[in-house]
Formats: sequence, C-alpha cells, structure tokens
Amino acid sequence: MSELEACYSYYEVFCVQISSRFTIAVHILTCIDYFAEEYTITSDFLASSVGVNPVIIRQIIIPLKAAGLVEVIRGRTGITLSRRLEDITLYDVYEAVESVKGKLFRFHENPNPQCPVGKNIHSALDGRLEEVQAVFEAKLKTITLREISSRIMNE
Amino acid sequence: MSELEACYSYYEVFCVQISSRFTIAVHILTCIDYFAEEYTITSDFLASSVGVNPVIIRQIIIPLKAAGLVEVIRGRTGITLSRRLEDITLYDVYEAVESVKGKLFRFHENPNPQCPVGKNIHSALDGRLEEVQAVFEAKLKTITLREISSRIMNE
DNA sequence: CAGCGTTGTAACAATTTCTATTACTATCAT
DNA sequence: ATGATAGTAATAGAAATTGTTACAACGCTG
Repeated sequence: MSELEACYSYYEVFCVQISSRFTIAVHILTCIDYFAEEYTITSDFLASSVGVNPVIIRQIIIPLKAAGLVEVIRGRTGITLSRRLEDITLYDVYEAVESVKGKLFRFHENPNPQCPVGKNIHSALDGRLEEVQAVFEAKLKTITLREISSRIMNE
Repeated sequence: MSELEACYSYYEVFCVQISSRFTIAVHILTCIDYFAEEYTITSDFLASSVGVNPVIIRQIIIPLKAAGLVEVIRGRTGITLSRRLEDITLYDVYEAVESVKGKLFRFHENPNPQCPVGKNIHSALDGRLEEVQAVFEAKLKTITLREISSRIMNE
C-alpha cells in the first residue's frame, strides 16, 4: 500500500461540493433561452436534456421561480424566462438554489468556552471566512448566463 | 403559510457547506501553537478544547500529518507543528482536509449528448467555474493561521 | 523488559443531504 | 369535459458527516 493510500485507508476524506442543483439550474435556464422559440418548454423536455427525472426539474424550478428568474403557470404549458440571460449571473442562480442558509463554511458547534482558543476561535475566524465567501460570490456575479450560452453556441 | 414557506414546504433546499473538518483543523493547529510550551498536546487534550470525540481529532490529524503540517509519532506523547503558524495559510488547511477531489462544483453527470445544450454545457461552464474556485482558493492563501491566532490572543 | 499512555484504525450507527421515482391532485388551454 | 402539465406527497437508496466503543500498535519510562 502506498504512502498516500495509507493516509486515507480508513479515514477517507470525502470532498464537500456545491451540489449539482447549481449546474442543473444553469442548464435549465440556458435551455429555456435556447429552445424558447422552437419548442414548448416543459419539465419533461428539460429532464431529457439534463438527464434527470422530471420531478427533479420541477423541484429546482421552485426556487428559480421564487427568485424571479422563471415564470411557470400551473396547467399552462411552457416555462419562460423572467429575465434575459445577460441579466442573470451565476450568483443569482447559486443564491436561488444553494445559499439558503447563507454560510459557506460550517463551524464545529461545541468549542470549549473554558479554553481561550475554544472561546475565541469562532469570532477570530468568522470575519475572515466571510471575506472568503464574499470574494467567491463576487466572482460568481461577474459571469452571466449569456456568456455561458454563447460559448455553447460556438462549440 | 407564507409565500416563502410555501416555496420550500416540500422541497427543502439544504445548503451545501464546507464541512466542520476545516474549522476543526484550524482550531487544532492554533491550539497546538498556543499550548505547546505549557502542555503536552494529545488528541484528548485537543478533543476537550474543540468539543468533539478524540477519534475525530485523530482522524483530522491524519491528513494534516500527510500535508506536512504536524508531526505525530505513535506512542510518543505530544503532537507538534511542523511549520510556524505564519507559514500556514487557510488554503493549506483547506487543501489538506477538504479538497481531495479537487473540484468545488459538482456536475450533473448525464446531460443529453444529443441536445446541443446538454452536449456543451459542461465545457462551457467548466472553465468559468474553475476561475471561481481559483479566486476562492487565492483568497484562502492570503490568510495565515498566525493572523487568526493573534486575533485570539487579543480578545 | 513490562507497564502505561497514546495513536491508529476497525466496526458500527445515527443523522443529514442528495438524487431518484411513483403516484396522485390542481390547474390551465382547448 | 378532456388532455396535458405543474405541484407535491411519500418513499427509497446512496453518499457523506459526525460520533462512539473497542482494541491493536507503538514508544517512553521506571
């Protein structure tokens, strides 16, 4: 067994990832724009392009609708965009489907208040982690779905 | 039921977060430095400050050791730092305990290759998401554990 | 060298989150 | 009214997180 394997032989470090809801949501919005004139957009149609169950599409549509990115009228066929792709950033999508709790970093919850490190670690770290999150979100705000869409067109 | 509650009444959006392994690891390293002269640092000692089971501490120590941040010798008492806090950034810690798979964003795995959007969404998005991740990691690299530690001292 | 304390790690288990699926109801357009 | 589709309840399984007990491996010390 190699050195590295040995390091993780028991304690496999699983990597936290932003869930695929985010890329699915980007896919959905791009698809609606792409096919809006040619087809009627239904959850079945989107499910076929994304490669997941239609219910998953409907579930992701819910927060997109709540965020004012798409319009869906029950019973009436056709999901439509509420904004143009150039007016939707990756942050808008991320915020809609992922950032309900607002914090990117999770804290351990029971640091010992009788230990000077345990007592202060949260306040000492918190501000800096918020800065990291702010930088992350600011970058997401610079990228529009139109940009993603035009890359798709050109390939 | 309010509008917002209605939005999530069934499809509760759980927010993905960087696991508490990361903040625990920062806590551990800061603690080792803080108490190095006064106490012998064991996993039990750290567990008491962090507020988790000693086995959790040992499990997090494994990748920290593999990353060359701490030194632990089986049987011998005392966990020690391999580098000074000013030479350890939040990125070093993050990389050690969280980023084994390397990708911050997870992709949906079965986009339809027969759909122009499905076929190209991955390549169209990937480069931009890597940029976001790069910005995130670059920010983590600007913050040293010494900085966190001195905030703890001053409170 | 024997005993002690500590680390390493196996084996579970509970909880949370993610993704998927079936089935039904509500709603709108025709 | 009928048909098509969105909304959503109920359930399931997989993945990941966190916690716990137990014991083996190891190094220090008397």
